[in-house]
Amino acid sequence: MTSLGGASEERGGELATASRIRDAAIVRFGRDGFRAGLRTIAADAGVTAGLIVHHFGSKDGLRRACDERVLEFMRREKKKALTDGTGTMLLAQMAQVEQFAPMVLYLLRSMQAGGELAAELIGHMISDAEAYLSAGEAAGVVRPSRDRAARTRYLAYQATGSMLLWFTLHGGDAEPEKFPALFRRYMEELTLPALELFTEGLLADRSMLDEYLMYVPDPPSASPNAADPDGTAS
Amino acid sequence: MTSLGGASEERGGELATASRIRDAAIVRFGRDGFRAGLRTIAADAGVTAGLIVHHFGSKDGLRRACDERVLEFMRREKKKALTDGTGTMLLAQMAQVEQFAPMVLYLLRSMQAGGELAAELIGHMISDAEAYLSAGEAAGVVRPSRDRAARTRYLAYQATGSMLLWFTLHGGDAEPEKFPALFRRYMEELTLPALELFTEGLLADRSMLDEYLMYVPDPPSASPNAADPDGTAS
DNA sequence: CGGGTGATTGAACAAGTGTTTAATCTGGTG
DNA sequence: CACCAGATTAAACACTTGTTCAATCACCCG
Repeated sequence: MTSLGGASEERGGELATASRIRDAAIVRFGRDGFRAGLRTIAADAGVTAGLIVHHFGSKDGLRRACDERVLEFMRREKKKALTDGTGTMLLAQMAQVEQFAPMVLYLLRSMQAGGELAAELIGHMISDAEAYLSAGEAAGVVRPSRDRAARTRYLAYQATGSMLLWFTLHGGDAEPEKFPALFRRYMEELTLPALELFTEGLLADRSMLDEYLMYVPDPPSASPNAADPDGTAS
Repeated sequence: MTSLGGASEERGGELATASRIRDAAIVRFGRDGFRAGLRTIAADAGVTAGLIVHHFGSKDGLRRACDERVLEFMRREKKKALTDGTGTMLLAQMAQVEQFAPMVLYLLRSMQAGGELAAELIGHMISDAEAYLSAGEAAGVVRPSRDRAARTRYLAYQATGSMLLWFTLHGGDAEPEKFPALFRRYMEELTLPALELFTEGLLADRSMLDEYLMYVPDPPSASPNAADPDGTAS
């Protein structure tokens, strides 16, 4: 089994049991979703169900540990590849490395299920896009928007959501070996239409936009709000 | 409880039991997801769990019946509003009608879970977009693409996926009363950035697109394939 | 009215779930 | 060595799940 461990968690060449359980859980949750049973995970890790709750308190505790691990991993990996690309690109790169594929799969399952990790992740995506778009705007390669925050959220939701849906439909089996290839294919299918849309747009004239701007003339209204993942209160 | 029944399924003013069960299941599945138990649905419909399997054979049979019902409903409703708008717009309209909101919620749950209905639905979305884009192209309001099929799929996945993700994060509670308002807010947040992107694009110059076209010079390659929901074999 | 057919129920079943508990094993410390 | 704390296990527990079964109920046809 691939070791998802970073450092300071192994002892004498073999991982500490708790970490081994957690990593097995990430793999199994990624493959089967969160309805996977404790006994299955225990068998994967070569232990008993009781031991899992001994170490993590409950199944939810185990899930929290997985969340934290994946999140920490995301942060670490983001620093390494901060220079290039949006969040989707980052995920795509990571999914190529076979060792990291389980993490990405786990992330997809989390967004499929909703919850805190998902909210935090979309928050990351949005702030990544924010930085990326701002830099591009300053450099003159990205056109300014009438409502920058809204556009940022829009783009982040589009990119993340379409990826999630695509994998929900095409990767339902979710064998982790095929996963890197799937991800590559998704990116290949995506690139041309995305680039086309981003450079040339879709509509031939401005009438629709102008009509809307006439009808609703308050784009960048209120809104600095930090409670929600994307700054939009309910 | 609101009656989701069309016609020819009621008898003497009250719905036939099987239909009542099915409709209750649609509401409950939409609210709680497919992990909802048979007994809960039975209680909602005022019957016993055993009766459900007596009528539908199994829980999966019940789900199939719900799928079929929602699909038939979609087809019927699509004919009525064929003139205007893409698939997302259609869903938005339907979600406004309180009577139809449970159906839309059920659809979202289906796409969240994957499976046949989800595949068929994204197929609808794609063929809708195909018709809509072709008409627009012929009328000169939509720019042509280097790979029309790919762009169609791309746009359908973007629209559907971002909607799905948005509701997964913001509508996790999923109280069906608040649902129409949620949907309206989603559309409001979406409209300006979408129109902007569609008419003006995102990038200021063509360099990225041209570089890509230089690097990969075979856009509309093979591909008529009907096995997959979106014409892309695995 | 008699009888049969389908609707409907309540209870039981078997399998699965997360969790608890008591016992055992193991390793380090006094 | 004695001893204790933590790791680990196997079994049991309480609960939910989908499904089955036998019995009852209601109604229509002859």
